[in-house]
Amino acid sequence: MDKTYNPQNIESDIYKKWDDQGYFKPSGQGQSYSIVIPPPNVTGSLHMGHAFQQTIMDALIRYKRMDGYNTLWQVGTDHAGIATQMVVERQLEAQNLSRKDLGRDKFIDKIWDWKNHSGGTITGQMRRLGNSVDWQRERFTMDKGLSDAVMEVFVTLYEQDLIYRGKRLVNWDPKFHTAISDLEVENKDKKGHLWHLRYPLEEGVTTLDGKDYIVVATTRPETMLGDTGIAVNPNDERYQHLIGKHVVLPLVNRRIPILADDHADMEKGTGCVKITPAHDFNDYEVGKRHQLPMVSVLDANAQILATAEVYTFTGEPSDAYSGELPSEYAGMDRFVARKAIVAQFEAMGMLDKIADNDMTIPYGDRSGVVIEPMLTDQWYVRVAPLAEVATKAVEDGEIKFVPKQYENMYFSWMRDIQDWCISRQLWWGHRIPAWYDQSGKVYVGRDEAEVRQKHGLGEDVKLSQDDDVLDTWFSSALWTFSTMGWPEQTDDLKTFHPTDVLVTGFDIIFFWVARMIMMTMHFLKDENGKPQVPFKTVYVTGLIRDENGDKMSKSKGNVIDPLDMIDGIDLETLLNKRTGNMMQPKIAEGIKKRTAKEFPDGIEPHGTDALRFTLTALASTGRDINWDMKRLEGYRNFCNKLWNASRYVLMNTEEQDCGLGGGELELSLADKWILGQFEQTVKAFRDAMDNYRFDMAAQTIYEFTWNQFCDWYLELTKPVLFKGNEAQQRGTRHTLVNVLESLLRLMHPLMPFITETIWQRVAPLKGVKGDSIMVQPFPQFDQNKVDGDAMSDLEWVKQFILAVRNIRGEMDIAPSKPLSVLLRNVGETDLRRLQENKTFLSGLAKLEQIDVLTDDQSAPMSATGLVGEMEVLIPMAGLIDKDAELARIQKALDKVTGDLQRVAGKLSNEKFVSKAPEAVIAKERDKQAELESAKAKLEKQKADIESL
RNA sequence: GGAAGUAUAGCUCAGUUGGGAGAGCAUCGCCCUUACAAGGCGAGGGUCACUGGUUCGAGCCCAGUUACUUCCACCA
Repeated sequence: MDKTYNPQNIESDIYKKWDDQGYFKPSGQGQSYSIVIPPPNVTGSLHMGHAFQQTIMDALIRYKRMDGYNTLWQVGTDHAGIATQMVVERQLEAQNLSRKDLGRDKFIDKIWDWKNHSGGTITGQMRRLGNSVDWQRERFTMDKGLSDAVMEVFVTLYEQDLIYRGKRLVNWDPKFHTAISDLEVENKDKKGHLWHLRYPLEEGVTTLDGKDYIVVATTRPETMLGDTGIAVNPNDERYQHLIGKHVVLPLVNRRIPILADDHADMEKGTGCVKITPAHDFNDYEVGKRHQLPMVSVLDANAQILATAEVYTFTGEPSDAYSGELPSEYAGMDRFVARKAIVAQFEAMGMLDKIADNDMTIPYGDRSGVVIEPMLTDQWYVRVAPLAEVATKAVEDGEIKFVPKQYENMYFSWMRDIQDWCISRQLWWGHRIPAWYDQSGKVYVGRDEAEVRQKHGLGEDVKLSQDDDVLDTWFSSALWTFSTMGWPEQTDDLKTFHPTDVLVTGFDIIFFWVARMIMMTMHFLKDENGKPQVPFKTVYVTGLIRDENGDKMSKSKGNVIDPLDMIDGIDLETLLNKRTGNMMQPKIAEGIKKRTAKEFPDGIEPHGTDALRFTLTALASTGRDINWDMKRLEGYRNFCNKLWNASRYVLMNTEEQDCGLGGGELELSLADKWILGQFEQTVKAFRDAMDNYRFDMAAQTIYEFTWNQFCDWYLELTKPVLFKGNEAQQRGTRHTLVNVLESLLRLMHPLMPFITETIWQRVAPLKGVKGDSIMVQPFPQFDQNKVDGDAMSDLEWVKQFILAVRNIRGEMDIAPSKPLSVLLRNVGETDLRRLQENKTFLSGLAKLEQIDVLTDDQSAPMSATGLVGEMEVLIPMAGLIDKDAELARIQKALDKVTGDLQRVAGKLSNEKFVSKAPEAVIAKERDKQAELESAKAKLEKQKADIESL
């Protein structure tokens, strides 16, 4: 083995071997355990968040697989409608082409090309992370099977009247020319203005103060072209007499009513609100209440129409108004029109005033442009009935969220859930299975033939399919069961559904988790006809942020590619990667600066195992993670530590008698101790994993490996291996191999590559046959292997050694300098432990002589340490400075005195003694006795030295 | 406006029925001791955000305050 851990050398071939051997497939044996991966965007690449979640999933799956479960980790990718279409459109743009130039079919072909070309990126990354997913079951949301499932669900919901089509006000994205759901809208706080506009009253009507106009306040003057009413509060005395009267809408000369509605707030603006049902969600509701016509004045680009479209309040075309608009605004962008219209009002002397206004503006989360409420025909899922069942499942504990507080978030959203707009005016996605005849009548079916047959439509009836596609999340909502072959009743569904745990980020609880629960429970039933949940537990991870706690994003240039953590990257390549496609050179410059400052020498390779271990160790519940390179380095060092510890074990065991041949085995105290320690580690690790406390699982392993196994046990084996007799050596070699082999199995779920590599060499020494660690049994806790006496005896040995080391350290005595020690106040147990462990003591504390003082023997002037009641004396002559030792004693004395004061204070408090539990009081008494004894000894030592 | 989360060592964070304030990194001292300098040994460092309450006892429970973060809603 190399002297230094070198991850590149070991990771490359291992994954392929595992996959080739079929170890990732379900074993077909044992209780089933399944996880579906949240499907990443097929054309995307993995970021740290993916690596984080997938590491957790893989750790769980490997743990359960080794523990005898029939495990399935279902893998696949998502077609990610908008995101993917956007990328390909941008490529076309570079060639001065638009998707319309290509036409629908050709454009979709192009996307498939791109998918086939770039689709391997993400799966390649997943392989590098060591994910033990079953690649043979890999699915894509637009596969035939999954598309059939989508179709089936759509048609069924339509037949159940849970899907409907209607002209509603939707969030329109003027850049992508599509409707988006409420969830895809991102609200941002902006400074804006409130324009006060004068609307003339109809003839013969005046305000209370005699004006022939009223003033409305609006943040969106350009939509006034679509006003169909003015609302005032029914209790507003200023305007009572105007209710039922009309104003004449400036610029378009439309006569529109003044009406009473609670929506109008007397405190806000002027108390008069213009109502534009076709371009504002509140106004839409007001319009419906008062049956106002809706006048749509914007086109798909959010530019002013030449002629407005007029609808009744139910969305039917209407001739209530002419639709005629001032020609000068036609084709004008909404924001340009805003200025123009304000200017026009001003010119007419009808602009009352402009006030500053803090407001929240809706943006498309993908496009980044301001969303426009628009009247369009869209498809909706009526979610209320589905939500009811889905809410109950969480209330009843059928589905548990970890951490639990996310259940509140889920409930609050589900409680007033809005119908889900599922149609998108995109080309990339599942086309809506609806056809229209020439009169516009809609028919829904699995395909055109079915529609014709079902509705008796002959060949003479021309049908055209709906142009729209479904929201990406519609197909992802079916993921747990569509990937397992539904609507067929497959064995996989029987075996692996419901899945056990879903590992995902809180940001998609509404987008995905909630909708999965709704859809799955509606379509899947268990053998008793009871709705089946998609998963029993939702483990919600935090977000991985950059070192400053900022969200990682391409535009900020702080994204970290997990592969760069694994393989390393030089600065120049990293800079190019982060700024490669930047449009704005200014931003790129800033990113370059920050990146160069953060990684002046690029990034060193750390290996997959170090990355995985870091992510695991950081996975404490309900908290975002600020990425810290230092942590990664630390855990890379941990890998190196394990590597070198293993080298030590192999050096001392390979080609030597480890007891396989059956010779006599004598276990040392250290052997017994480490075996017991290991058992306790197994218990702690399993508990942590079973409770999704991955941070604690990692911590447990780290602590055992470094602080127990390496720092103590390996050192304790040296005296035996170098000086022990044959049976002792055999016993220790046996234990070394035994513990290391078991430890590797324990660590494997977190660090698959390094453990496999080392295991291949260690397993034969233990007589274990098997091709791979990943299909070996997972360690089980066995209380019988914990030897209580050995644990306390070795604790004494450690205390002894620490006492000597402390004096060495504080007195700057070189570790290489052999020392003689005297022991005073040696009890019976001390004496036994001393006799049994002299080699350990002299070996680890580097002692050349240990003598026990009898009561009548006096000691030379010494530095002293305490091991319980026993005193360890190191004669000072020629070694130790008097003042230094006095200072050291004083420090110890101060600490003991302080502790003692606290304990004594407690015990002298009558209330404590009378009210605290017996056990607590006893513990304090013991502590007091110990401290008093220690204090007395320290004081005597101090006096002795002072008297010198 | 409603709700949730967070606040502990210089930094990043653990601390699960209330009874010893901890880890890693960083810092300081000594050491190339035959697994490991990506190391070993030793040491220093905290008014647990603030105020009050419950309790014999509070980092932990309760009430309030402040700061930061997030989600939802509203915004003429």
